[in-house]
Amino acid sequence: MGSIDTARKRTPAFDSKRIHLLAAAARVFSEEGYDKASMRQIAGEAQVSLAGIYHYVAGKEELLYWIQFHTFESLLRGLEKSLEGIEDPRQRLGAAVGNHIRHFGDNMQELKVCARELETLEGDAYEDVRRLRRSYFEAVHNLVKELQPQRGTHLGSWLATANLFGMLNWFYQWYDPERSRVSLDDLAAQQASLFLDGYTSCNSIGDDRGN
Amino acid sequence: MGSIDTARKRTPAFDSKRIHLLAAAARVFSEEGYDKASMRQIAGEAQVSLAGIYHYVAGKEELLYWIQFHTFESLLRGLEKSLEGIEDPRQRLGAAVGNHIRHFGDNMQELKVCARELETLEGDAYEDVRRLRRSYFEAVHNLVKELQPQRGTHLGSWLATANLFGMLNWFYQWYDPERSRVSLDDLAAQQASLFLDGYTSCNSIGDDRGN
DNA sequence: CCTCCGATCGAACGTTCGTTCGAATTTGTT
DNA sequence: AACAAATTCGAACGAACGTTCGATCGGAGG
Repeated sequence: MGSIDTARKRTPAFDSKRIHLLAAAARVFSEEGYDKASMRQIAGEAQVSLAGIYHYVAGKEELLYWIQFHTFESLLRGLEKSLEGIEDPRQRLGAAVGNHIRHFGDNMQELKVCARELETLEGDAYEDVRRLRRSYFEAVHNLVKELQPQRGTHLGSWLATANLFGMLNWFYQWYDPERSRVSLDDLAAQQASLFLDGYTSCNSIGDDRGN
Repeated sequence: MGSIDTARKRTPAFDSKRIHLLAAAARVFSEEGYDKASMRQIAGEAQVSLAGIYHYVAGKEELLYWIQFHTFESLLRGLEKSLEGIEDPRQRLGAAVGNHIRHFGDNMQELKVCARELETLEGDAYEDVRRLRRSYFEAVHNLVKELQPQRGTHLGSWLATANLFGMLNWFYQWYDPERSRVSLDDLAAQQASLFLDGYTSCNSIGDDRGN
């Protein structure tokens, strides 16, 4: 179904080294951008020869494909888990934001690559990731709809969700884990509060600068 | 002062053709991304030979530099004009959002290039644009501070401003002028309302899908 | 008419890119 | 120990990149 062959060599050692390679590629992609990043840089980061990369993936595009595929799958799985047992619509949306920010903290480079290179892949690989991405968007969109089950219009909730993703996907542009004195949980709570109630009635945090 | 020579040839015809070239470059950059875009594509888009480009700019980096410089300067000038005569802090912030979105509508490719290629330039050219960008951010940040002159903390207003820019800078990812049945003014009003009062009490728009 | 100078371009340069290939090396199994 | 398969890598390929250079064009001033 997918555009890229997924079931080939299947020893645990092979998979493990491929994951290691994908992590190295994510670091280089997030630092340089996909187009500027070179396979030679990735080989250096992964401590493998240039030609050695092609034993684990078919090419540069497939590196990006797997990074994005795994990341969006993990976001979706985490979202479902985060919503378990929570009924209140406001808390459910807060859990979704918390899940996204937690993933960001654990896989910063991968999330950055997903946000920045949304339109980089082409053909079937693009459609594959796009399907996953749409599922994630729709899942969050449904949570937004639940906030105003009767009053809200479809367009209104759709626009609000798009802007929520704007906040989430722009995160990597200003968040610096080295400098921030605010925990990711607090930042997620602030973002959820800003989206739900606006800045005017938004709970603020301590007084240290984040950046 | 700037890193790039600005006062050279100065006939009106020369300046006009350079502006035409910069517009063509912005179209190609916004479509392909800076790194993937080639000088040959830009030459084709501008209807000039490849070598002809170098009569108007020193190289590829300078194309991006001028695009970003002019765009941020225009954003800043427009912001000052938009605030004239407006006293109410909420209306002032709404005017700032409106100014940004209006600029987006008038110079879609340039705004996209500014949002996407924020970390592309290097050295003095990067610092030049960064200064302008900081000025724009601080101007909006001050408007946000005015919303809660006594209660808000510096960090709280800074984080809110960063998230506001997330909404604004992510705009190009989902807004499609061909499909949208909502005017840019309405979208700007919705974004300002979302930031000020949150989704719960956010005024919604009509019922047509934007995308 | 001739001269000069900005404007324009075809052709080429050196570099870097993603990818390939065949040989060498390591690993796992009898 | 001996063989097969998996893994690794140096070297090279063709293509595309940004940039340069010298020649040509075209209009304004003497």
